[in-house]
Amino acid sequence: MLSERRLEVLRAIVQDYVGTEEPVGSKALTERHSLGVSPATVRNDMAALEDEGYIAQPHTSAGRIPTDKGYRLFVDKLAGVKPMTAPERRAIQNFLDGAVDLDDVVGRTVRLLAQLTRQVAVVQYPSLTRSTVRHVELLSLAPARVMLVLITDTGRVEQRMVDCPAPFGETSLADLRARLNSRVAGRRFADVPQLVQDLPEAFEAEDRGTVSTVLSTLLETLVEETEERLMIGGTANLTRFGHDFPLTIRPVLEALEEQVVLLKLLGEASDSGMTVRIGHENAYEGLNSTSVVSVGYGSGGEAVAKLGVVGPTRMDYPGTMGAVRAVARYVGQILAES
Amino acid sequence: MLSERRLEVLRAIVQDYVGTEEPVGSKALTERHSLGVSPATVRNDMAALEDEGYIAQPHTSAGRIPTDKGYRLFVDKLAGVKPMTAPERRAIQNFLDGAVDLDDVVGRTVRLLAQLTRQVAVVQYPSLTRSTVRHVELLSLAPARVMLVLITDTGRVEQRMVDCPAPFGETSLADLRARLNSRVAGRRFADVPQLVQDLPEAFEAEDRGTVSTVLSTLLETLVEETEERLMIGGTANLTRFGHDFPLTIRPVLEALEEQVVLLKLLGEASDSGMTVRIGHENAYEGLNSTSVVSVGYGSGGEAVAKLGVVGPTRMDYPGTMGAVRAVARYVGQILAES
DNA sequence: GCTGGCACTCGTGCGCGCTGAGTGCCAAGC
DNA sequence: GCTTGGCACTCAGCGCGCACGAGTGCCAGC
Repeated sequence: MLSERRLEVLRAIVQDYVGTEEPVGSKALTERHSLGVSPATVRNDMAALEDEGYIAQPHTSAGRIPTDKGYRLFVDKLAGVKPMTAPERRAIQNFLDGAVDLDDVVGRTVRLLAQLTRQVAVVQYPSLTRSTVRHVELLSLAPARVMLVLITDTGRVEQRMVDCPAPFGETSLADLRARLNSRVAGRRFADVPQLVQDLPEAFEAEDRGTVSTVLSTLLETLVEETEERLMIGGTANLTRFGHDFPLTIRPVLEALEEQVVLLKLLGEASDSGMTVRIGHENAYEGLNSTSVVSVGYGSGGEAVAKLGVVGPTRMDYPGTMGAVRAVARYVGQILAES
Repeated sequence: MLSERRLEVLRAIVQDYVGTEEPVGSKALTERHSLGVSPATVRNDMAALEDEGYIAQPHTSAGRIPTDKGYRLFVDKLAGVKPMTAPERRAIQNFLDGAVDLDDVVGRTVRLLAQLTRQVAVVQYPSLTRSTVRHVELLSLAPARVMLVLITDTGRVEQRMVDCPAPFGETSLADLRARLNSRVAGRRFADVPQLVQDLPEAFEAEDRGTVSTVLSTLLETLVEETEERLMIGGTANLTRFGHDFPLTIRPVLEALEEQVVLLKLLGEASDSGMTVRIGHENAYEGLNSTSVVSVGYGSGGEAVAKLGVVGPTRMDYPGTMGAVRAVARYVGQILAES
């Protein structure tokens, strides 16, 4: 186990390195933090920390920088979450309050998060899986063509075209619309398949084919759209990275374009609390020199989707975590209201 | 007026510079192109081209690089549009054919364009302004709450909540729905305001307030959504720029995040033909070292939106223009079919 | 166990000279 | 009059050597 002072040294190293972006040496450390010991002592502690793998030297005779393991310890034991100040909280609320629809909420959230953390922000659209159906609408566009519109309680709207095997009259359509809504309105997505299972039986033989087609399109929509969308922003902040950056920034931009990668990334994070993935803890190789801070958010108490930021491992963890948590909280509120 | 050969020299300079990314000198030019004259002659021509402002030297005793004006001349007079090969055309069609809805079409288009040109792709969603109404749907969510869903011929769906001044019965709602659709279905957006103007008069006094509210929300949607959305992709290609790049890439990423800037950019371009904006011709400062190649696309013969790519001024104009044109053509087809 | 001292390492910055691609100009040739 | 070969000149880039200094590990003494 590391002594109290060594932990303190680690904390000081992380803080200084995050601030200066330069390897930090023993002398500089004692000057900037009142550790109460001499540089020589700090050197010994540093040697110990290095043996344990918490810090490393880029080359002999340079200062130390934290390793992923070092950041891990820092985040777990040494750093709290820095709460937002009152004016910051007000600003967040003001900024989010003007949103008119779901797209707007997500868009504003991304911009806000990117601005607050000065990093790349990722916001997942509220998931359909955990949502409930508000309404299903069927529109006849042509005798054998129906448009299916699904409206969720999170304000999301999905539409699909259905080509019917046989012409489908307006009355049958109205009938189906009414029956469908009475069964699924207010219900969770997961429950829908069961609830509509026997619906074709209530119809005339000639209409059953069409009803089945419509229903299977509906179920498809539910499944397909579980494959969720997300929005990213603040990519310009990547330029603040190192000065080495073609190599650093490239794979990150590539990862950000692959929604699949990002969704997987968010998916792996814990559903409830805040998750911090540091450097190599990220499964995707391109993100091995970045950290991802994410948290679930949702209307009501329950998380329906996640949001977070992607930044260099050398980031201000307490501040970033504070911002992420605060934004998630307010977005949840906004969604609950609408 | 420049002599034939000088134009040829300019063309050679542009081609070589685009290929090598290095200033091109007189000797190298004569070696790589059979101009039929000696380096000394080329030097004289280069001096003339420089006097006219078509090329410049980064520093004394270096080769020449084209200026914005040089690229302009190249694009206008010297370069054609390089048509796609048959396999490329097939690949484009295959790639776009699998799309299931509008989002998917736009998403695929962006990825395709980014891949083909190896640059940043920008695709505007088909505009509502020039579209026609396919259907308007009204759903009663609560006694005094109506959801308005607007479906366009381009497959776009917009929804708005309407808080009614008074409770609104199902029969009135059905009535309004029917009247509304019979008037506006198939009509152009621009014509809608006139067409619904006198609609409240057809209703009982108690419902008129609500009808007016619904109608004004509809009109708002038409106007608001003229403010269009777009999708971008291929930002990772920015890393292929120069080696100087923090300075180059930063403002470009910032510009790409500002949808307003991009929309303005596309908006300035010609509605019909292909537009190429080179370097400083772009009004937005951050894009002064990039060129934008854009073109309108649409279902039917008519352009309803634009798409294009953003890349370094030093780009392969004929190839890029060919790819942009081909993609626009196929997207138009896809939209027309759906 | 902490501290000051000391020798050592090594990345960084600076100055220097060389090299070579490229230029402008000029006088001669077609 | 345009084209050409020749020639002197320029200058970015590269490699080299050197001094500087921040930082380290180790050790003897408190």
